Amino acid sequence: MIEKKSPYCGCLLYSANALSRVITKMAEEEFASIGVAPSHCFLLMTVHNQPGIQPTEIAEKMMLTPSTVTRLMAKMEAQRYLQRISDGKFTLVYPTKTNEVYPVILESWRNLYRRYTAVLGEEVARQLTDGIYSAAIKLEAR
Amino acid sequence: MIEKKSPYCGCLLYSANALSRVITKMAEEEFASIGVAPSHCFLLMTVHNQPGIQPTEIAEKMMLTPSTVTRLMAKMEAQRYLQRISDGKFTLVYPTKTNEVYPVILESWRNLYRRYTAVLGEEVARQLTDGIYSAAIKLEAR
DNA sequence: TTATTTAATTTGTACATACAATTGAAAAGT
DNA sequence: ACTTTTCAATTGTATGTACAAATTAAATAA
Repeated sequence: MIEKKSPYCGCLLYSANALSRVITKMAEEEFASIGVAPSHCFLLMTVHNQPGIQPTEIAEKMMLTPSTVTRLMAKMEAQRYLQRISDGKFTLVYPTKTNEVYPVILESWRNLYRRYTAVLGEEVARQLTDGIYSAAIKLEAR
Repeated sequence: MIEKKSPYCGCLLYSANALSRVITKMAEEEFASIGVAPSHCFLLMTVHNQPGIQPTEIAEKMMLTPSTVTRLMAKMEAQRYLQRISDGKFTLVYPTKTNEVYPVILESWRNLYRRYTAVLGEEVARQLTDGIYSAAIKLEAR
């Protein structure tokens, strides 16, 4: 069977972007029941696991810029999922009603994992994820 | 040496998005000299290699939605890099001044490749790219 | 102690991307 | 021949993300 391949499939930029879009779409479907987008769920998990965490640290953990974290937080605060408390030049972030949603987020997250491992195979998925992550870390350090 | 790992690094969604952002940033730096963003460069290459191609096929090759392709084309048409010609319900896309930029695009693209293979190692990069691409294809087919 | 520098956070703005709805044209059914 | 269905492309709108600039507060230097 001949696979029709993209002319760009040898390019890491192209492939990484393609995978990112596909997996993000799957995640959106999975997290849709909660009514919270995947990135916001990562934020909620982060804050839930470390109440009082500061935006800079959230940004590091999520590998996003602080400004992006500010936008994500603003949205979740508007929906009463968390609260920001000013402390001098710092901001402390606390979860509010995450006890309700947290289990649902975990469940959706597990479902997502099951879905892609069902397609890719658990071991393959694990190794791929690992390879992707370590590449991201290495390339980020430039 | 202890690696500080993200709590989410076992998640394909998280890792794929992180890599996508990092490699996209590198690409933007590399393509900055041309003044054309990476996605637009893929578009120009696609049209250059297949003059008269239609948006739907471009979308397939680039793994993007047709609406996104319309936006990308509009921008490049405004900058006189290509031209759209209506043909019934179809649209035919032709390159205009790509002869000038095409070699520069190829050069930037090669530079990008060199940069990330220098960090990751050529063989590792190749296998990673391959794994990512085939995962994207499999997951897209759902 | 006051002035300067550094650092955390937020805001203004812009961009790539997608979905849903729309337009317009070809194809198929009657 | 006319109607209905399908399909390509585009437009309106929304979202996640980032950069540069602005703000505010802490830390350091004078």
